[in-house]
Amino acid sequence: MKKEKISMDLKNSNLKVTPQRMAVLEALDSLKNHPTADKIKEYVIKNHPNVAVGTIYKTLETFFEKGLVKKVKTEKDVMRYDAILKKHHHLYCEDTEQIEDFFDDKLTKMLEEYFKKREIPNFQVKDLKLQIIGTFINKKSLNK
Amino acid sequence: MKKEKISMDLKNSNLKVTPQRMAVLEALDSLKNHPTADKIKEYVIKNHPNVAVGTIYKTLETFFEKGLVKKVKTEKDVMRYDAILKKHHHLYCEDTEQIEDFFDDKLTKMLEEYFKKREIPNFQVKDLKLQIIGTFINKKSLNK
DNA sequence: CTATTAAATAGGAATAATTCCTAATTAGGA
DNA sequence: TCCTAATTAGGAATTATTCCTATTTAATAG
Ligand SMILES: [Mn+2]
Ligand SMILES: [Mn+2]
Ligand SMILES: [Zn+2]
Ligand SMILES: [Zn+2]
Repeated sequence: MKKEKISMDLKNSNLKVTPQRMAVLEALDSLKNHPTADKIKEYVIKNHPNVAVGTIYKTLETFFEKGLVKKVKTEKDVMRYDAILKKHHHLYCEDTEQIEDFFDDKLTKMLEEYFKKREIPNFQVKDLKLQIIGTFINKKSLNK
Repeated sequence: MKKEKISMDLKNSNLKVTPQRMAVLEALDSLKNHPTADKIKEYVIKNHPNVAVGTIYKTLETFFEKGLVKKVKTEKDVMRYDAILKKHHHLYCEDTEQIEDFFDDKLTKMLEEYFKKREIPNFQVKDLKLQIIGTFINKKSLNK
């Protein structure tokens, strides 16, 4: 069962296991597409109607510090979170808010190799993420 | 003189040439490091003390629509702008807010080639930007 | 030049996202 | 079971941004 794993994640990060934190982790686990705090709040409140909004924000920030979630860089005034810790890149839709995961080990490796050789003066590279910007072509909307 | 070029930029975009717009373009031109709207406001107000804040935001959004500025993706709740239209990537400092430009045509070309071959189902790639995440090593702070 | 008018702006209120504050609760160890 | 530091609820406050509308203005035509 999943709850065991979740509470392990918390213990491993030296965080007390609380219902609020479990609820946020559950939300992160089931919400796809890089949810906002607001989406996470909605999900959490379905099962735990009296979790405070501030708690959700604080929890997300705590998780971020511990590396249990990542923040997804966007050009919008609203934060989005990513529970997928495996290295990956992102497809950004120019027309909608949609952000999709893009896994490509070959690409990741290519980039890493490139920066192994190519030193950047005064900068130590720790991570490389590609923003793949464009538009989704959902077959249906192709009939203009 | 520079003003000529700036007002040309505006005319070419079918935008009326106003002092406010000139001022924002001047600010963008001289502020480095991907300024926030707030930094731009400060700069503008030095020379034109009664430009309204809303005007600056609206102007920036207009410029964005016309492609005169770009928005820089960050994981902060504050927008940052980029007046450099030439294709480039960004160095993000993990510890500070610093974002530096990274020009590397070889890298850019490598990425473009890669995605020329590698089709992504249901997605049309229009732009590729690399987030190079790490820390700046300013020689001075190396003496711990 | 002057008149016309659609577009742009000032100034301030409103909204949205996030953070802060503090008294009450609670998880986890002794 | 008790203790205590950590966490939370609830709401106020803050920050960044957007919206509103009366007034001003840039551009164009006469
Ligand atoms: Mn905000
Ligand atoms: Mn905001
Ligand atoms: Zn992702
Ligand atoms: Zn840049």
